[in-house]
Amino acid sequence: MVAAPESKTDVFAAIGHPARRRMLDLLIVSDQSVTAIAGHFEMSRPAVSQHLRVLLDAGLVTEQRFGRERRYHLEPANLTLVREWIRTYDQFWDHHLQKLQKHLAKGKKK
Amino acid sequence: MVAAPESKTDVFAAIGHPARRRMLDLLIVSDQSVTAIAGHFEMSRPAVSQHLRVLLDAGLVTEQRFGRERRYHLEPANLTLVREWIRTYDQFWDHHLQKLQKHLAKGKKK
DNA sequence: TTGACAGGTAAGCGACTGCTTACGCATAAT
DNA sequence: ATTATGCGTAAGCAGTCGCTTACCTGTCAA
Repeated sequence: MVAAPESKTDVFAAIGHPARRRMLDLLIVSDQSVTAIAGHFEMSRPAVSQHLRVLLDAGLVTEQRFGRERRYHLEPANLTLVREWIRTYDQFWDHHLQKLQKHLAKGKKK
Repeated sequence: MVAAPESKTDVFAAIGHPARRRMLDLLIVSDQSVTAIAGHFEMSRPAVSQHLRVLLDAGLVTEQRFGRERRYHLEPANLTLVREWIRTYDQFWDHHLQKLQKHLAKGKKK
């Protein structure tokens, strides 16, 4: 598998903070500079920087320098880990529904 | 806003801890008592209890009493929040792939 | 050059996490 | 009625998180 070497931080932990999720959401629309991102939040710009660092360490974003700006870019590939983990539960859910259905089909018993 | 009333804790934060994810994974197989779950971990049983509490507050598990036991049961419905959040990124990913494909198609002479 | 702007990093601090041990309270077994 | 078992809760504590302010470097503009 693709054991991403850039994942110094747990992806699950990275998306555990609502502010970081919102940052990712912002980056869906377009790449954005730090100050642009910070414009959407109440917290200070350094705080935003620190959150972006976490996302960077988790491999969820990349940064690219443009002059004195740094554009942050969404890198959703590493979300695959989460996707796959969730998928396990889809199967459980389906299985559960199947059992329920069988149970209902059978049952007039009480 | 739309949040289920049993969600006192952020589901994303709840699955942010690896131990809690492993607990959910265990519960896929079957409902289990606290001591049974604790058997799979190095930490103390109260620590496990506390993790289970977080999962309970997030609505990811339910508990059912059997005599002096408490069986914890997986409740994957609340994972839907995560699933849906992730799905947004699937679309972004698809879009990204489409662009990549076009790009590759152009350079296909070789 | 001087200044303004973009943004990372350090230091400090209160709040929260995650763990432990000690305890309490049911329920089951004897 | 004791004793043992299952498990939650309280208290305490070290470590981490999330935020702030202060500072620093690097780039653009005049």
